[in-house]
Amino acid sequence: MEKEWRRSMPLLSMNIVMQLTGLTARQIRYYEEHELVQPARTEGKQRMFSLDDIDTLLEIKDMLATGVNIAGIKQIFEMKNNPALKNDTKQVITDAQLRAIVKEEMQIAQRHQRASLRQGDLSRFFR
Amino acid sequence: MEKEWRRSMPLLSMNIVMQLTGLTARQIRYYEEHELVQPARTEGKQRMFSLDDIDTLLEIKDMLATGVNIAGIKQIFEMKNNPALKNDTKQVITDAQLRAIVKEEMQIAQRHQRASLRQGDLSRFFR
DNA sequence: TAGTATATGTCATGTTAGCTAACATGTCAA
DNA sequence: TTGACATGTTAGCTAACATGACATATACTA
Repeated sequence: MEKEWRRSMPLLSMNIVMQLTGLTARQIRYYEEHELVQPARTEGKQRMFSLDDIDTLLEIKDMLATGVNIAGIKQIFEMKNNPALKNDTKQVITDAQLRAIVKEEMQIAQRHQRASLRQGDLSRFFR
Repeated sequence: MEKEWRRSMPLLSMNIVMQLTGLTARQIRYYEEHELVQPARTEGKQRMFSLDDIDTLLEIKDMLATGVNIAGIKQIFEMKNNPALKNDTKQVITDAQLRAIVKEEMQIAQRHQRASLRQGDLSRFFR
């Protein structure tokens, strides 16, 4: 689509980007250093930013203001690009272990809290 | 499913959870304070953890070790629960503005870099 | 009922992330 | 060729994050 490549075209100089984002050059370089943005470069090594870069920078600014740190932002960006990476809560406890734990705990429970368990009252565990 | 409610049943005391996760009580309470875990409570206000809670705690431990801070972890957890929240890069620059910027920049480019543009050589902008 | 475990709250602390300042050097449009 | 603008680098500041440590009170267990 036409709009797409427009947004990804590196047109903007540091100068302008600073104004558009309210960030200092040093900050922007810092974010690049930590691989949160990858602006293009001219032959003379000067950064040229796309509009997508601007959006990214504003997102960074936003999340930092929220209290998320660079490492967190990086993680989040990775998740956005690869939603599969949603690292579904690795189960550190196997089902076998689980059965054992449950069994054991239930026994302890029976030994100690016979009354309340007999009543079938587990509601106290929830709120 | 049977396994499911087993994993979400609050069976484990602080004591055990500390051993299972290698976290201190202080740490676990801190994470709860910041709403990263919500263990159940007994009538007497004592925390009772489910196996799901354990997984969560281990995830937290993991991400902290990676350098992600609490705020970041919170964000990430929210994204997992509501993938729609994937906050698709809000476009701060409208298409109208975009057209204007592109137009202007292109004019400047033509004025200044007539030669290279005539050659249709934009490759220097990419790496 | 005694004794251990947990709760909550407050004060204290080290570490370090994110940033600013400053420099010398290099780029680039006119 | 010149002056404004960018570059990478170094050094240092500051605020806050994540824990530790302690005190007191309440909850469980035997």
